[in-house]
Amino acid sequence: MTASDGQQAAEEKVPRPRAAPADLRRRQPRGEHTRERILEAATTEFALHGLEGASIRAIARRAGVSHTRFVYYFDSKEGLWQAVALRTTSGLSSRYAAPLALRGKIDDADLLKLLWTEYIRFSYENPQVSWIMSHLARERTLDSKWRVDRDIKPSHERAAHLIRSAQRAGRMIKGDPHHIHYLFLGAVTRIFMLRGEAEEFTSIRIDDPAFLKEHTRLILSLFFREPDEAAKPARKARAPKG
Amino acid sequence: MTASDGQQAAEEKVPRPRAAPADLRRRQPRGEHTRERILEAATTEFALHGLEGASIRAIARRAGVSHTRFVYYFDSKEGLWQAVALRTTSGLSSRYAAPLALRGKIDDADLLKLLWTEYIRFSYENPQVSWIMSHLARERTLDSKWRVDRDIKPSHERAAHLIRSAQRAGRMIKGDPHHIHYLFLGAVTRIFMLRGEAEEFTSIRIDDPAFLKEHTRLILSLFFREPDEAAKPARKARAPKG
DNA sequence: GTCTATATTATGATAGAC
DNA sequence: GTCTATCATAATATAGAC
Repeated sequence: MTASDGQQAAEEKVPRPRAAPADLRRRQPRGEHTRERILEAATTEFALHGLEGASIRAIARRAGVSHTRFVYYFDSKEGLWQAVALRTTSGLSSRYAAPLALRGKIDDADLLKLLWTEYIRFSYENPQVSWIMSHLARERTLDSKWRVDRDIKPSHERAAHLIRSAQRAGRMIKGDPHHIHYLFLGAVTRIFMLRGEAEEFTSIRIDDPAFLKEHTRLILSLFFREPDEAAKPARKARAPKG
Repeated sequence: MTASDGQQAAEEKVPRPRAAPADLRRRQPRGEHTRERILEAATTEFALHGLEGASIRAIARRAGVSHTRFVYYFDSKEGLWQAVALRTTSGLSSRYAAPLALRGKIDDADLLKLLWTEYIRFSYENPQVSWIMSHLARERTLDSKWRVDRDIKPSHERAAHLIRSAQRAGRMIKGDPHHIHYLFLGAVTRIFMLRGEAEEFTSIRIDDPAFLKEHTRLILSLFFREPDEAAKPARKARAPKG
């Protein structure tokens, strides 16, 4: 998570190993600040090097604290990793809340467009997220299967369902919905994940706010095939229904 | 590289640290075999855990040799990584040779289609490649800039050039060519990189040979907009099947 | 060409002072 | 809540026997 974005609504409730009494915690807000700093630094390091590649010492150095400090807030490196993963996925989930509230009130295809637009924006604002998610997909094979599975799998199912709806409405390319979803995820995230290379090799400047707009347009145009686009004679005729 | 594929034409000429005399080497082909085994194991481990996450002990274990053996063939872990990266990229390059020989003889758009088809097949047959390439794009910031830059950057330029040609011919979606190329790379590779998750969460079976065909079809249909497709009246009005 | 020590450093985690 | 030792282990890498 960069400091530049404002998603913090659905913050995590990671099991605090040795939770201080509530009244004590209120008197010492500095702790929460440190905890947040560690979480921030850990997100960056984990994104860069994965669970195994990142070291808690490097995280501590980045956070500006002693390398033993994290034990107080997180049980272990594994606990820290889970907290980072949870913060990341719930950050995304909170972005989905507003569009999802419209479920049933608007077309499934339109809902999907909103959700995907949010996903693209989130990936744009949180460059580490794509890497975290990728590492997660591989390094999830640890002690438990925990909450991420409960988060990620349903989101895949929901996307597949909406894609199927959009296909039935003739507004989405044909193909297996899950398959299409992975194409989408890859198309969105690759350029963020390889940002350094992309900016070194090309004239693309991701910081440019115009980039997000164009990226969104391109992505949506890849997958959505709006009927009026194909035959746009007078801006009506969203016809080919028959 | 899996053992199942047959690309070995353009093998690497990695600086052999303590190269044995040629005649000696001829008498001891077992060495080359060991070297290949280490390279194979290293590719897998690096793909799984990245440069920093992978350990030479795990690589040696996988290759079935002593963990000090690699020093003989590669200077260090870094040297091994470079050899793996080089083998990977040159494996891909060798796939491009045949299509590139047709340059000038066929349309640029058709050439691009051939190259992209090769890329998809290569990613399919060499599941680790996508990860290696990704790690490479970030972890390249080490001692040198070496050959990968000389390999990857030109390939980006070539792709951009061909994309531009295809756009002029009206056969490719509009947008910045480099940008489109990254969308392509992501769309192709994501499902291979997250293969475990994909097969756990969905009914997609990547091993199924039909998958490669469908993946190729889907990807190409995303980016190429063939004129005859849009206006294909005789062909049964492939209506949006209500 | 391949192995068994072994040196050296880095890592995750703990104990305990303040 | 935060720090300074400190421990046990695992890492990369080297030396040298065969």
